[in-house]
Amino acid sequence: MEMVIYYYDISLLKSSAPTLTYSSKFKVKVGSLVEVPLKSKVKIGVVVKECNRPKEFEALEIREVLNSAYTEMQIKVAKFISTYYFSSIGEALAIQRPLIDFPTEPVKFDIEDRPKLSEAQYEAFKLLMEKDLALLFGVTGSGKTEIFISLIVETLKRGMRTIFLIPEISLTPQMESRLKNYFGDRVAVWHSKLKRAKRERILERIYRGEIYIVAGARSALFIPLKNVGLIIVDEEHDDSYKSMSRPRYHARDMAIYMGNLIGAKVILSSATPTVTSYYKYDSVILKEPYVKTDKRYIFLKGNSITEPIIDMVEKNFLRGEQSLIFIPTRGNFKYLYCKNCGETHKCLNCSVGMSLHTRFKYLKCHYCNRTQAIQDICMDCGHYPLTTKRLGTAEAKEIIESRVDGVVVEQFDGDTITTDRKLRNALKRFENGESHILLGTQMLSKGHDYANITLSVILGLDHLLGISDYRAREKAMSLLVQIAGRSGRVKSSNIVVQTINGDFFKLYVDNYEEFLKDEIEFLKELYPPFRTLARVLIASRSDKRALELTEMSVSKLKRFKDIEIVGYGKAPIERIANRYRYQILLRSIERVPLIKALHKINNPHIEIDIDPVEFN
DNA sequence: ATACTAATATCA
DNA sequence: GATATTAGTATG
Repeated sequence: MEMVIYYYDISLLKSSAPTLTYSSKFKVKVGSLVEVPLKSKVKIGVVVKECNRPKEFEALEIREVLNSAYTEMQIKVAKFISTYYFSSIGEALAIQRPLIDFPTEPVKFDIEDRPKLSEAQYEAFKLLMEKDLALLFGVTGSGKTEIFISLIVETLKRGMRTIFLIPEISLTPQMESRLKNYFGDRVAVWHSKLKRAKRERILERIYRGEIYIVAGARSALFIPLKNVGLIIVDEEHDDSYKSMSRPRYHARDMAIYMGNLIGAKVILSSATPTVTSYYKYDSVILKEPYVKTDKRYIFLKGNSITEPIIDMVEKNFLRGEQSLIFIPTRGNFKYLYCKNCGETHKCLNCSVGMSLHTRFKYLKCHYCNRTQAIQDICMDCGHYPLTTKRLGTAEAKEIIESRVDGVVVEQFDGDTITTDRKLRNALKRFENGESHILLGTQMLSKGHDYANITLSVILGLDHLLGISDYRAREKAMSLLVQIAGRSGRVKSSNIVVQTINGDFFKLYVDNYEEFLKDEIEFLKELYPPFRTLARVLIASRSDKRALELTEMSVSKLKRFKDIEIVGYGKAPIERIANRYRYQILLRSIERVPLIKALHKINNPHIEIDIDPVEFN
C-alpha cells in the first residue's frame, strides 16, 4: 500500500517570515496549531492551507499537532489584516486567540429585563435595534450606558454574546462595575495587562461558554468568543484603538469588518465622534443630557496658572465645591532649557527633550527611556544655569496647594496612576471629598463620572491645535468637549479655557455636530474620509542610509498612478534610540491602488502604517 | 523573526 | 590580519 503524504502551508506565529511548506503523514485540519522544525529550532505555526508537494525543495515534517486551532473565520481575519495593514499572516494570527471547540453544556441563566429608559433613550434604542451598523452620537450624560445594556439584553435573549470595547479598560472601573452589577459573572474583563494566571482563568471560562460579555481594550476584539451578536465600540473617537506596532490595525475598523463577516451588529459610540465615523455611518443622536445643567464658558488668554485662575479655583474651594484642572502634557513633563541660546536639553540618542523628574532628581527620555543626572550647564553654549520650561502636573499641584490654603490636589496622570488600585483610590478620595481638585492630563477626559465638579480649567489647548496633524482641530475640540462633559453633571458649572483661539472653540462648544459638518468641508478632497492616507516609516542607524531608503521608496512610488506623494523627509521626531527616522506620507482617492502600490515596494527596511492617527 | 553568511569597518 | 559590526539572504 502506498503511503500518502500531505503538504501544508504554515505561518509561523509572531514571525514576519512568509508561509513555509511542511509535510505530514496524517491529515491536519486547516487552522491547527503545530510544532515545526526550523533551522535546528522548533517553532509554533498555524496550518493556513493544504497544498501540493513542493518541487524545488524537500519539505520537513510537522513535529506535532497541538490541541488548539484557529477557525476559518479567524484565518480570514488574519489574511485581511496581513494585506490591509501590511504584516505577515503569522503576526496577524498572533494577536488573536485560537477558538477551541469545547464540548460543554450550554449555560442556563435568567435574562433580566431591560433597564428603564427615558423616551429619548428608548427612541435611540429602537433605532439601533433596526441597524447592523450605526453610530450612537450622544452628549455626555445622555444615558448611553443604559442603551448599551438594553442592546446586550436583547443580544442575550437570542443566546448571543457581546464584545464591548473601551479605550483603556483599567481606566474605566465605573463601566466595569455597571456591567457587572447588571450581568454578574457572565461579564469578563480582558486587557493586555492581565496577569498570566488570571488571563488563563478567564480563557477557561470563555471556553466553557460561561462568558457572555467581554469588556476590554483593543485586543478584546480577538478573544475566542463564539456566537457574537453585538460589538460595541465605546468612545470610538479614541486613538488608542489604533495599534502602534505591527500589525498596525484599527480596532474600530476591524470591529466593523468582523461584524460584517460574522453577522454581528456593530455600534460605535461617542459624545465626540470622529469626522470619519459621523460621515460614513448612520447616526443616532442624543442631543440632551439626562440632567440639563447650565455650562458657562470663559475663554482666557495667558500661559500657565494665572491669577484669575487661582482666584476662581480658590472661590470654588471656599464654596465647598470641586474643580478639575487639565494640563495637556504628561506629569512632570518639562524640560531643561537654556535662557541664553534657547536650546532644550536633548537626549543623546533621540532628538527629543529629556523630561525632568524633579522628585527623583534625574532626566528621562520618553522615547528610549534613557536616564541621566540633571545637567546644570548648557551643552550647546555652556551657559549656567539651565531653567525649566513648561508646566507639569507635579509643579501645578505645588503651585495650587501653596496658593490656596487647605486645598488638597489629586494628581491624576500616567506617573501617579500606575495601577488599577491607585486609580480607584484617587477617585474614591475625590468622591469622598478628601481631595478637592483633580489635576491631570488626558486621562481626565476618559469617561469617569464626577458628580460634584462645578469648575473645569483647561490649560494649553492651543498646544494641541498647533501640532501638524490634519486632525489637530478635531483632537483639540474633542478634548475640550470631553473635559467639559466631566463637569456640571448635576449642578451648573464654569468651564475656563485658556486659549487665544476662543473664537474658534466658542462656535462649537455646545454643538459638536456643527463642528463635524464644518470640518467635513475643511477635509474635502484632502483627507479622510475623502482620501486614504498611508505613512511609510524608515529608520536606520545611519542617517545617510535612512535617507537613501526614503528616496528609493519615493522614486518607486512615483511610478504608480492614482496615488499621491503628499510629502516626505525627516520624521517630526528625527531620532529615536539612535535610529534616524524618515517618513513618506501618501494619499489616494481609492484604497486599492494605494495598498497595491505599497505591496509592490514593501520590504523589511520600511514599515507601512495605513490610516495613520499619529505622525511622529 | 531569526539563524546564518557575506561584506565592511575597526583596530592594534 | 584578526575581529567586531552590519547588511543581506534563506528558512520549508
